[in-house]
Amino acid sequence: MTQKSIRREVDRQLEGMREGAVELYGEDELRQRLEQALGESRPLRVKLGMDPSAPDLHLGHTIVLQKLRRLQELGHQPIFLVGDFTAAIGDPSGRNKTRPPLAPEQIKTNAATYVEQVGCILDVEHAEVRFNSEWMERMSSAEWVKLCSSYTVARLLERDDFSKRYAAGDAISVHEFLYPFVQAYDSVALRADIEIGGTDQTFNLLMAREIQRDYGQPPQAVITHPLLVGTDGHDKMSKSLGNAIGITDPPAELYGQIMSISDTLMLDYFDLLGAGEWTDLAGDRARIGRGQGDPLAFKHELARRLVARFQGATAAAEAAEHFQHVVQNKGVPEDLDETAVELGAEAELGLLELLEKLGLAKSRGEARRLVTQNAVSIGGEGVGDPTLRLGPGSYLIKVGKRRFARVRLE
RNA sequence: GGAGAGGUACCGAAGCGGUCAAACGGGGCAGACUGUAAAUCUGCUGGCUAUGCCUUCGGAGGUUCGAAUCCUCCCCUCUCCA
Repeated sequence: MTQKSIRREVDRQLEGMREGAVELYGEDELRQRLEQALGESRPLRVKLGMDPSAPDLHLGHTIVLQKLRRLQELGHQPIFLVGDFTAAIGDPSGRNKTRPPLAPEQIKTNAATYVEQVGCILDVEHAEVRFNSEWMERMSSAEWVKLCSSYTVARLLERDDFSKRYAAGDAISVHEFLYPFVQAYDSVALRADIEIGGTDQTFNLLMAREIQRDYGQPPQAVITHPLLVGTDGHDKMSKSLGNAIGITDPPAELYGQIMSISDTLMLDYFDLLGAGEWTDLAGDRARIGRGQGDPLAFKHELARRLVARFQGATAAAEAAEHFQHVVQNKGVPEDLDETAVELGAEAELGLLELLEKLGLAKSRGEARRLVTQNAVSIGGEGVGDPTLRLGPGSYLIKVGKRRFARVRLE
């Protein structure tokens, strides 16, 4: 490559790296490093770390994963780092309280599903998948002390979440201070050239630059991305806040969840999850942003494409059909399996007990509440009597708008 | 080490000897309205073999006919001082 074509390629790459990003830190150094790497036909090492703090990935995770894939497509070496060690500390980022520690087995099983699920976005065959316990578990106390000596308490307290908690008089455990050190050291261990993450990670990501310098490495460039807001419409998507949409949820569920977000949120989701890729929808998006167009149709399209992205076109088509049939036309799902329930000597079963047995209610108290509030129907007939008892036979039970069960009592 | 303030249901927060399964707000669920939107309004929101019973107000004991409320010890958090 000539000097000139390298320059052009560097510009093209930087543009790709900035796509969808909020901020790119260390751009000048990155430019130099890119030039050099391209000259030597050597890929840059791009780190993305995630703590296996929940069993499933959600839509929010996919923003940075897509970005990692994008960088992979630009010819760089993606490194997916599973923070199995950091998960045991608990990332204090954006938190207003200490995270409860995770059991080691839980971390292990979560890590396994993460790697598997990442595979539906990233080409994991050609990615480097690492676990930070690999180096953290071997770190000696002396090394720990050395690592911690390279940053000051005052600077840690500059962090918004820490300073807020400190000012509010809330507890901050010392181990929470350790978290950014480990994340930073990961970059040293992996010799990262670039690290990507959400804006909530800004502090951790930038701290890595300083730690890398301390360890005699050139500091990584940092690319931050917007956070996806959860289904509640205001907090960032997170499993522990209960506002997450999991990418491995059953397709109908995934589709339904996307359909029930607000219109405002829908635009947000489109911008963050699809804008770069689904340019054919840009016109529709703009119209809806101006209060024109058909938001429902657009949402259907968004839901369909997202389900297709994670679970394939067939699943997406089925989910769309299911939604139309069951939800929009208030139909009954066709693929409903019949559960057989044995009647005892009594030859009948209380409705409340049945609802609980079928998992349609968490307790009988909840079942009672649902029945008295007219949320339950049997074979299309509303029932309001919590003392109802059912004899042998087949029943189609519906609870709320979307929960169904077909039972045979025998 | 010293002084003080606290720990209440999913979360925040009242209650400070009986009428407390515990006000109020948020969240959640359901109903109405809709585009299964959003917003709004209404109801419910510990469990059960259910006009009663069981478990719950940091933990363990104790006082009392009776405790979330009083006493003792313990654990945890915060603030100020050293």
